[in-house]
This record gives sequence, C-alpha cells and structure tokens, in this order.
Amino acid sequence: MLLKPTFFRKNLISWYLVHKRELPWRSTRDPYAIWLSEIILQQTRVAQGLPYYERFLRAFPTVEDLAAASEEKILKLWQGLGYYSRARNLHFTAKYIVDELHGVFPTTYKELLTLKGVGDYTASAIASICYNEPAAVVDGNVYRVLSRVFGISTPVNTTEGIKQFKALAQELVDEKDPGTFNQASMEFGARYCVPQNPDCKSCIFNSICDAYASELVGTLPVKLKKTTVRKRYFNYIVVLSEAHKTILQQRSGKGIWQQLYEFPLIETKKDLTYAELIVMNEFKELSEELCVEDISLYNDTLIIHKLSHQHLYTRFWIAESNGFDVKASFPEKTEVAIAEIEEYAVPVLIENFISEFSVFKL
DNA sequence: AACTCGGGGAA
DNA sequence: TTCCCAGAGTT
Repeated sequence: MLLKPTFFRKNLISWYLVHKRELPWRSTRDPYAIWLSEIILQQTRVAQGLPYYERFLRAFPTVEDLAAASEEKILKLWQGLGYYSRARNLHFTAKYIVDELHGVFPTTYKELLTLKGVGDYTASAIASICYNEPAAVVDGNVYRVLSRVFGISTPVNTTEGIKQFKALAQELVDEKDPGTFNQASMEFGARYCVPQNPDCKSCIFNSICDAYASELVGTLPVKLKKTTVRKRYFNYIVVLSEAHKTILQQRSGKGIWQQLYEFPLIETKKDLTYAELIVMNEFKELSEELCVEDISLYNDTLIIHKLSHQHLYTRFWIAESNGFDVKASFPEKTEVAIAEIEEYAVPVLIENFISEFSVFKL
C-alpha cells in the first residue's frame, strides 16, 4: 500500500517537468506575485486570469503600490473578473501587510491563513511555493485527480470530503519540493485528467488508477448538486440629460456587485411592461426628481444575465431629462458625464450595455 | 452544513 | 443547455 503513493508522487513530478506551461508566476518566488496570482486564479481559469495578473503587476509592482492605491482603481482593474470581494480583500490585506507587518509577508501556512481572502488552498500554495513548506493544496483539479486515481467517491463538497482529500494530499505531498508537487497535481488535472473524456488509454497512471480499472472515470469526482437559481427582474433607468450626463449609483450593503456602479435600478418580482413601470411609485419618484420628460424601452427582448445562483432578467429604459441636480435630493447617486462613464467600475451586464448603446459611443 | 459570490469557456 | 474553473466568507 506504500507503492502507489510513491509511484504517484514520482511520476507526477516527472510528467510536470516535461509538460508544464510557462506561466509568469512560475518564474518567481516573490510572495507578493504568488499571492496576487493565487487570488486572481481562485475559481478562475488560467486563460481568463492571466491578462489581469499582468495588468495588476504592471500597475502595482509591489505590495506597497497596491496598498497605496484607491479601492476605486483596484475595482476598475478587476472589472469583468467576477467575485469582487476578492478585490476588496486583496486591498485590505495589502494595507494590513504594509501597515502592520512592515511590508513583509507571513512565511508559514498557519500565519498566511489569518490573512483576509486567504483560505486553506491559498495559504498552502504560498507556503509551499515561496517557503518550501510541505502544505498540500486541494483545488478543483486535485479533487478530480485524487478521486479517480485513488477511487474515492466521498462527495468533494462536504465537510467529510474536504477533510479526506486534504489528508490524502498531505500524505502524498513531496516533502523536499512541495511547491513543484502542488503545481504538478493541479497542472495534471487541468491539462490531462480533465472533467470530460480524459485520454485514459495514454495516461501515465492508467496502470494504478482505480477509476480507470472500475470504469468510474465518468462518475468521479462525486459532487452534491447545488441549489436552484433565483430569478430577478432588473429595470435600469438610463437617464440622458441635454448636457450629455447620466446618473450612476454605487451598490452598497450585501449581495452581488458590492461597490460597483450601475444605473438607477428598479427591481421587481416579475417582468414589467411599459404601462406597469410608469405607474409604480418608485418610478414616479425617480422620474420626478430627475426631471424625466420621456421614457422608452431600449431592449425589446429581455437580456438574461446568468450568475452562479441568479438569473437576471434585464431591461434598459432610456429616460430623457432636461437637467437634474442630484446632490440635493439623491446623495447616493452620482452625476456622470457620458464621456467619462468608462472611468467607473461596473458589472459586465452594464459594461455590455454601455459598449453597444449608440449614444455612449464617441 | 448550507448559502452566497461572476463570468466565461468547453462540450 | 450543463459543468466547472489554481475557493473564501458568512450565516
């Protein structure tokens, strides 16, 4: 029973050294760069995160630069990447490291775990890659590889599954070069032991793989199905003044898109017709304050924006106004010159509208 | 233990 | 369409 872990460990690293991709964070052990890359790559494919990593490192070469930046600027740079709390935690932790730790990163798994936005995976990744600490990482790739090779059908998204896979990975991790082992197990899952139709016939592990022997490759890893998605109906009021200005407001409180900007929003339980919208008190108050003269529907067919747990059925309403003064009546709303609208961090739903709406062009 | 938090790519 | 990605924080 000692044979399989040894075989797995040795061959995995050999495979990695031949097949690994050259990625920018693989040519450094600077904890700032590694930390930044790991935060960006949480629940994010390498191809999607890579340009963001390059832009962040160019804009903020050191943790001091990041700490000194405004949250607005960081969120704008993060725009489109999703899971925006990562950006806010990134900023918070940068300031913490500069202000409280004299700009020096913690060097152990245990200490790294105390940083906001750094959980078990990220603490293990930084500790192993930067400081050679044998802390095993378990991400989506590792769950897949280990569940198949070792034939483990415990659901991965349960307390028991998380514990079991972490223990197995910890048992397997190379004590002498944990950083390379960790990256190898993830790379193998991402590039070879893929979710759908992996090429098992040519796999270096097909002689020891439990799932291959028992034809369970298609059913492992086991994952408990998630809850159903919630439907929401968004009506954005895009105000246009004669002075070429519009109104944006910043989302606050809990929920999606915290701190990002959007047009004034009227949310309802069901889809709204023109006649239903204009008799709503919420709409009447808004249009009165903003001196709305005329309103028309921009998108005839609903725009469906899909998030993990929500489907947003969206309509944009174009409201023409002959001028407004938001400071007095709506302190939470911001008057924005249309020419400067791209300065604001907005959700992709809003960005898509801005880039296709003719009035906003040029 | 269950929920929430984005967006995009692949099949 | 469905699945899932170099997960973490909150309830």
